[in-house]
Amino acid sequence: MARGINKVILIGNLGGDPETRYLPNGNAVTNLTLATSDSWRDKQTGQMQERTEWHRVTFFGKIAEIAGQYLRKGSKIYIEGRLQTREWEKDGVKRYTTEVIVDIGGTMQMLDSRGDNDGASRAPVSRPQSQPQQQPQSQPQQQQRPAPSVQHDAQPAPDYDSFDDDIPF
Amino acid sequence: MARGINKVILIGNLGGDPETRYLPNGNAVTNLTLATSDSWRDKQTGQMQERTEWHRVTFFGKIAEIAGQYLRKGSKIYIEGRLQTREWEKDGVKRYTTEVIVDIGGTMQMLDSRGDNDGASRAPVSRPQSQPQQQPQSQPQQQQRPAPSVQHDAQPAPDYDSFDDDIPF
Amino acid sequence: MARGINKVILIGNLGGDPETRYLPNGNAVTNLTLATSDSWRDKQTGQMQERTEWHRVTFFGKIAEIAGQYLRKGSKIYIEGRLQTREWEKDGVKRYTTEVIVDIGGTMQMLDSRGDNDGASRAPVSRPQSQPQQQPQSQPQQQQRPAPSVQHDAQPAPDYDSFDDDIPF
Amino acid sequence: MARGINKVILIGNLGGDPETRYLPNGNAVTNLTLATSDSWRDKQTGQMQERTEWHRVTFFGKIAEIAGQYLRKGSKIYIEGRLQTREWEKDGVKRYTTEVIVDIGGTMQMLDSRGDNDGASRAPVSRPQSQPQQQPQSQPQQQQRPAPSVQHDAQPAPDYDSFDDDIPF
DNA sequence: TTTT
DNA sequence: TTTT
Repeated sequence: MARGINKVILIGNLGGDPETRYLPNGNAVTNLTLATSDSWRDKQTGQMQERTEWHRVTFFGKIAEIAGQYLRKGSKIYIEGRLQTREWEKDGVKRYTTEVIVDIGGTMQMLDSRGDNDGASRAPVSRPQSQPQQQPQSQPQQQQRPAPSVQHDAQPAPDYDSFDDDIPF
Repeated sequence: MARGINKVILIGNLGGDPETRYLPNGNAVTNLTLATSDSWRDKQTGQMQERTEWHRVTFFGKIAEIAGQYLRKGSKIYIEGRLQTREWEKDGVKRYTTEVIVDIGGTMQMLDSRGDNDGASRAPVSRPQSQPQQQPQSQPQQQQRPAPSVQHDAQPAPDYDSFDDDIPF
Repeated sequence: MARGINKVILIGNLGGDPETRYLPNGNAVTNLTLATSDSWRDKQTGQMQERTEWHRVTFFGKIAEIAGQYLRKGSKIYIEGRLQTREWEKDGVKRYTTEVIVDIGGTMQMLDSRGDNDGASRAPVSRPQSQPQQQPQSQPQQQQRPAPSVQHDAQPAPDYDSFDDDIPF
Repeated sequence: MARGINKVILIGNLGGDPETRYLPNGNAVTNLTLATSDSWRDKQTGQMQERTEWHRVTFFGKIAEIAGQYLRKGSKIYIEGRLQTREWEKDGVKRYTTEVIVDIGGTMQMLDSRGDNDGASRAPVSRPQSQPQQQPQSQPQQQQRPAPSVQHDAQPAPDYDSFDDDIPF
């Protein structure tokens, strides 16, 4: 249940490869930065101006695994998520970081045509404990075809804090 | 022109009265904080949980004047804006603040029924320079009825019918 | 999985009481019409113009039950759904009706303050078969407090056609 | 001014080339159909199901010209518009057609990578009256580079920094 | 700091 | 009628 609406819709390109980690409970968390840019003609100088906005995006759960596996630096994606501001401390000073959370209830969709970004998905990051650590990197990829879209749902707040012993991004 | 989409949609309540200031060029800027909250039943304990998210919202231009004049602490509003992160420095340390910008291209709409929040709009903050500072507070308000909605862009209804002598599609 | 995005966001008022029916499988379907209106000043005449748009909204599943129970004529709601066009036939002529579908993956939120619309939820429409038809109207309502918001999720296409032996709306 | 919100967001592919016409007042109108599709696994049969939804989209004004010139059958686009239902009559029978209107206040953005769809924009449809009819089709195209994005509203970056001599919030 |  |  929600009192209010908190919705973010972005289309942009990844500033770098996504980074996937796993929570103690086995759930995946994927971080990436997304660029959206505006350009306009300056009224005074007549020059074209451009401003790029960088967004910190965090995926949770199944969608985090897919994001980590199929997205690469430069990938263009559509996401639908919600704003969340975390408080953290450094040198005794409180700081705040605002992220776009994409979990159950959010959406991600790849917008690159036919397997761009060299067409290859990456080997999934092995989960701690639940998978043997000598897992071969060269294992055959079971997913040959791109999985460009994920829509999942719901509410349960992901157990994020317990994971966040270091500062993401 | 935009490369990418950067859109935020919020429905929430103001945490305090909005604050309006004026730029040197006479344009208004209004700041406020907006609360959106989620509640859900914890799977483990069965207890209801609630989390409130606070959003910093900045209005520019005409919509900033309206926000400053008609909104109050507790007002429920719908806004549509874009994410923007500012960098600032304190004690030689860089910090970042993410805000939701509502300007031309954005939208604000009051959702309180019929002039709630004691029904009174507030006297507009006088602009520096451009208005005499002895402006009487008791001047008759020209806006008696709530102006619950502002949409910086669109409205003019296209003259579609006059064109439609045959059925498109 | 989706190829593409199909999203509708509306805030408006109900044109009449919602109508709830039950599918053979027991799932609820609630229909209502929602008005959104625009007004603008005509450039030529200087007169204010207004245009009201009426939207046909169909809820499925749990959210349909809540909509049927808590919404009334005049209720102001926020909905998030998707566009869907149905084909039907009358007198041998094909016709099309476009609706906004709100099911798993969509959202509804009541925007009336504190139990407006006389504050009373209505007795739920009895389900065919699954509940005795002499169900008393005066049964104690188990939901005393308004449930103004529902957010649910997912994909499975509702079995709509099998129900649609007459034309809704 | 709007009482209510009426917003549609679509990402899909054009089912055919767009068709542009000009109103008597010289304004462009462009029609196209856009496909969005969903697929899911049927719970009962385990088979993959797919449903394609076709949307009628109408652009007005400057954005209509750009849509007519740069889009082609198969183009993938993002649009933001509003729902509008028109009434029309055929053989004495009233019918209704629901369209997504994209005009001032709406947005269109091409999502194909770098000038796909054979990379060529089409010669603009000549306007009636306002342009000489012997206008050569073979005139050199002034737009060589794709214009993938149009946003009818927003851009001018507010002069925020010059104001920000103290830290808001 | 809001709201129900 | 699109796309993967």
